[in-house]
Amino acid sequence: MAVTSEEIARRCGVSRGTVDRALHGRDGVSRKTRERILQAAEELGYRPHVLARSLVLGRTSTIGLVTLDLRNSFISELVTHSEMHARRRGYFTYVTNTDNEPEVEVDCINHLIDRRVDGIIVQSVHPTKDYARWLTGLPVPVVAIGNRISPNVHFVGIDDRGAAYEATRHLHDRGYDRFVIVCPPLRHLGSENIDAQEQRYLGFLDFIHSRTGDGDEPNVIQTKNLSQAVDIARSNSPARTAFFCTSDIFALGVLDALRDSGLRIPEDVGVMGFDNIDTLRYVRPRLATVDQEVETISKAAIDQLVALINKENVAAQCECPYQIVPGETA
Amino acid sequence: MAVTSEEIARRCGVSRGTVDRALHGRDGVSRKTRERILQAAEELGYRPHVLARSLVLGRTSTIGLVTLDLRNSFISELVTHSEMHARRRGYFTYVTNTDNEPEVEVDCINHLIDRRVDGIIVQSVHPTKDYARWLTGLPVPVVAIGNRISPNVHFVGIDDRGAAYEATRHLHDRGYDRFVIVCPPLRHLGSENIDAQEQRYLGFLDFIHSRTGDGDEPNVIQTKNLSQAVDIARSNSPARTAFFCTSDIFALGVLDALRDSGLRIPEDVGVMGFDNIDTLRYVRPRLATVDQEVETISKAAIDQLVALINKENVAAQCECPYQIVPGETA
DNA sequence: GTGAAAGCGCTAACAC
DNA sequence: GTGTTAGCGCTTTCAC
Repeated sequence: MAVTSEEIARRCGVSRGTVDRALHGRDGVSRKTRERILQAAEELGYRPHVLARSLVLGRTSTIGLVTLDLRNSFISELVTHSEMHARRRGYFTYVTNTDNEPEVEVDCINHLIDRRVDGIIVQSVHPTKDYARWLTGLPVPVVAIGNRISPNVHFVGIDDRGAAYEATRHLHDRGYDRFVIVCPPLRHLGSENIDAQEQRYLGFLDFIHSRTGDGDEPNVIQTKNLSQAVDIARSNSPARTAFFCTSDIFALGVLDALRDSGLRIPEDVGVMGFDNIDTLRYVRPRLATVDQEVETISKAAIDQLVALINKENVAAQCECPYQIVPGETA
Repeated sequence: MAVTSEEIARRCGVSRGTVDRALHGRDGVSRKTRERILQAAEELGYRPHVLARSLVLGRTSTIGLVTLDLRNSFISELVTHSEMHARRRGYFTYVTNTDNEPEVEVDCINHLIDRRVDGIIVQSVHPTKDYARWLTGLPVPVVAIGNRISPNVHFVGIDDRGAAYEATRHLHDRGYDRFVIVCPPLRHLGSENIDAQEQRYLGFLDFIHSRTGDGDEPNVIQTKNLSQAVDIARSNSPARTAFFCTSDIFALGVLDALRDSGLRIPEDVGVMGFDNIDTLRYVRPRLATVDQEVETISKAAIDQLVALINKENVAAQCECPYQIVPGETA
């Protein structure tokens, strides 16, 4: 079995209390015994029993990370940076994966609470209002990233709406004269919290309306029907159509659909993504996109959560910078 | 504070022992009191204190996963499937990330041990012999994936050498007559355990030697110098050169280097990757590669680890199937 | 300076 | 059937 503080105490002929003081550098122990104890601990390869300590301290120095899908490279980058930064702040992270399932999300959070994490960062897909109440009722602080959950739940991310507005304007500046948005089914249609997606939709609309006046029906392609892109672009020819996609993944799908259409990119058709995922490095033509500073977001989320854990006051919402990244597709 | 079993006991006018029995469906409780207890637990929203339970049971029903780099999509798929399967087997997973740093790897494993995981799956980059001894000396079972560590450490993966042999043969069958391997610095040069990479190198060599006799110096491009690919291919023209890359990532780099070279793929130059990462879905021309059945590997690793945790006998090495995937590049 | 003792919340062995 | 008790390994308070 593993070495306990008890054993060190026995070996040094002192009590466990003294061992504890020595190990934690608290005073109330003579220089000599302290050194004897530290040496014994070293020799025996003592490692404190974290579970036992947590049981008495009521904290674990761990943070739970609830993600939608690690296979999305934007998310895995987020996780990687979060973990690195958490380590720096003295926290160990537990990463979990919900696979975009609201029930699994609740499951993961419960698991993390059961493991007594000190705080949770969640990328939520959970749609209901009650959910926000449940979250704020948890015994540990929660920070949402990506999707806003409610004004009461702390959030770190970007101004998705503003970014989408600027992205669409970028397309306009590039001389496209018809705009189509490619996005998943939105909240009123679906069962998931896809607030970020929705904000991007609204930002797109903002720009469209700023040009043509209110009330225009926007051109929308659902992500299930990417092949429509070709017909839509053709029907507009010789004018130029631009597709604003609310995620790089969708944009890659659109590029794929256009590939054998005979339509030229960016001459006939423009395409813009969102997120600037790592995969784009390997895709040609280079996709225009919106970069979220994943490192900044990760760091901000961890810092905010740690502050909450320490019961410091922090702003409820934290918006990080983003950047329009022109490419060969727009 | 959270509800304890003590509180349920008080509320039901019984002892904690009885509550425990009822909660765990063990007998020694009358039907009536059991129901009363379960109901109270339900009403109070009782959740057992996992840490306290683990402290006494000596197990946590958790598995630690030590990965090299979540941003590699092969790895994130591995993690995703492992987590799903572990959940099915009743285990919670802790995912950690070493960023390819041997010291961080040790750090992660120590953290997991401290958290009292019941077993560890590790994708190792640690090179030294002592390391295997350290691993096998840990208080919990360890299963290596991807890189073999030593014959004493359980392993799940594929026959990298055989797969590389077949991949090279595939290139040969496609009519290429000069073969170049693209790989990272190998063990004798480097400080990391990249056994899988090395096996692939050997498999490549096996094929080369089987054709031309022993002792030929193989053509090697280090992953730092991918741009050499163009010169090498040109110098061989009009004969046809094929690049066998020990990872899809490298292959994508080669494609990139070749892109503006004027060399035609696959007519003048062939390229083959390894791993069949998800990213390939979005890359054109479609990369020929070797598919590792990531789901099979994940499942096998979890099953093997769980078996070890339960002290069942299992084979030390488990080789999963792989498949040559022809593409537009070879 | 150091030791003794209580307690974190749970489980398990043994009484009754 | 049910209660009591000891103990997992640690921290902390209070004596001495």
